[in-house]
Amino acid sequence: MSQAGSTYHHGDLRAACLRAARELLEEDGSAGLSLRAVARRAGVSATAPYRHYADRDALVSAVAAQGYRELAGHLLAAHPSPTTPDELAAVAVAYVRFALDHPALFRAMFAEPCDPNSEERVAATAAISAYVHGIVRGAFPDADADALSTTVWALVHGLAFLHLDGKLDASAPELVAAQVRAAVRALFVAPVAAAARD
Amino acid sequence: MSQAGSTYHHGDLRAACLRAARELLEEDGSAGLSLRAVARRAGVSATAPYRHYADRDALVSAVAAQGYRELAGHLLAAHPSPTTPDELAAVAVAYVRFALDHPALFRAMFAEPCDPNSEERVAATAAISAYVHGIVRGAFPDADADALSTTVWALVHGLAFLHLDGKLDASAPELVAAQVRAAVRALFVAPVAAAARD
DNA sequence: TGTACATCAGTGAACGCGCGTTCACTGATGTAC
DNA sequence: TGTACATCAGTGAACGCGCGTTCACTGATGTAC
Repeated sequence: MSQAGSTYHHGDLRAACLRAARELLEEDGSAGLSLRAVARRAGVSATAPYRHYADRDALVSAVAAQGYRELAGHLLAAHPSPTTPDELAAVAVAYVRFALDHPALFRAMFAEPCDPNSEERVAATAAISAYVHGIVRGAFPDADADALSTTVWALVHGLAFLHLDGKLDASAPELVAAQVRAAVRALFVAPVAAAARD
Repeated sequence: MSQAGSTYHHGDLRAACLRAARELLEEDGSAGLSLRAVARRAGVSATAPYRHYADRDALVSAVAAQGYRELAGHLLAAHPSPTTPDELAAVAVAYVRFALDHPALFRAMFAEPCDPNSEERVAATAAISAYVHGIVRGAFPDADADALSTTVWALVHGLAFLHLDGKLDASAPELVAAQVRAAVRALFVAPVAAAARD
């Protein structure tokens, strides 16, 4: 076997760095995410990570890409192919939940224009985007799926950030979930239409 | 008069620091916003800003607060008291426009939980929030204004960030505006309702 | 109006820090014969 | 099965950097008499 318990050859430093980066991100926010800190936490010299990542940006991109894949997993787990507004709301709740459970990671995923250098990151972003579009297209084949899915995504994304940034009360998970469900339903039922006609 | 053109006593270093911070933010992003850089740009020794700001955070908070006030001004300019969906959409477009015109400032305003230490910042945040709620309440007195305004805000905020982060095409202003208008209208007309009933 | 003095808003040297990155290196691994 | 050697994944010293912040200071301002 190639990965023994030896300390000199780490075995899988690439993965260990990723894990360390995730932990640092959740503990100290993005400010704490430095290559040196990652190396320290992985129990390795400051320069060892350079064997696996070209530079700091490469590490951050890898973390972000992993975040996208995890997010996609959570959405899928919430409902594999939602068709009703309620099912879609469940996926939306999972999205916001993910943001609140991993605030720094979520920020890292979306902060700063995704550098086009990282293929992995671009691919992961595109996957999420396609996934969201796919859901809406499947649920509402007659509607203008692209425009609609953008609207849904923006609504949910906005809810995620406003809760994350303390602009909306995120103290209780059930509170957040209710808020998200209400907002998504509003998009499909438009309870406002009546009032607007006054 | 107290503020002459003298170089030793700057005159209004507090405001000059704020201005310098804004410029640095727009040029280099939040990474470039350091107290030393601000001092340098204001043409003053590295420690002079400490006369006016307790520490770096205080400066950042002041910048964010100023951003909130400017944003409020832009929204008001777009329409002082929108009542129709179209008027509301115009305000939404102004919101997203502001984010795209001042990306780093907008990020600074919303990134990281607003520290409750800065009264100025808290007040500015509360003002925006109240303003949004007020608009919706005025426009739709019968609806559940709080819930609805949250939904509207989240939608617009999400659109702002997705454009900012390159997830949505922000290459042409008119494109963005159209997207925002469509999304806001969807919230009030619910073009999807029909499809959802299939 | 003129002077003494307190206050205020700057200066500049210095501190310690953690960072990203380079470099020449060395120990472990695995492969060819 | 045993050995020679290329490759690979680490080490650790060193670089230069900009940062936030402190400190004792000094020059300008404005006020009291």
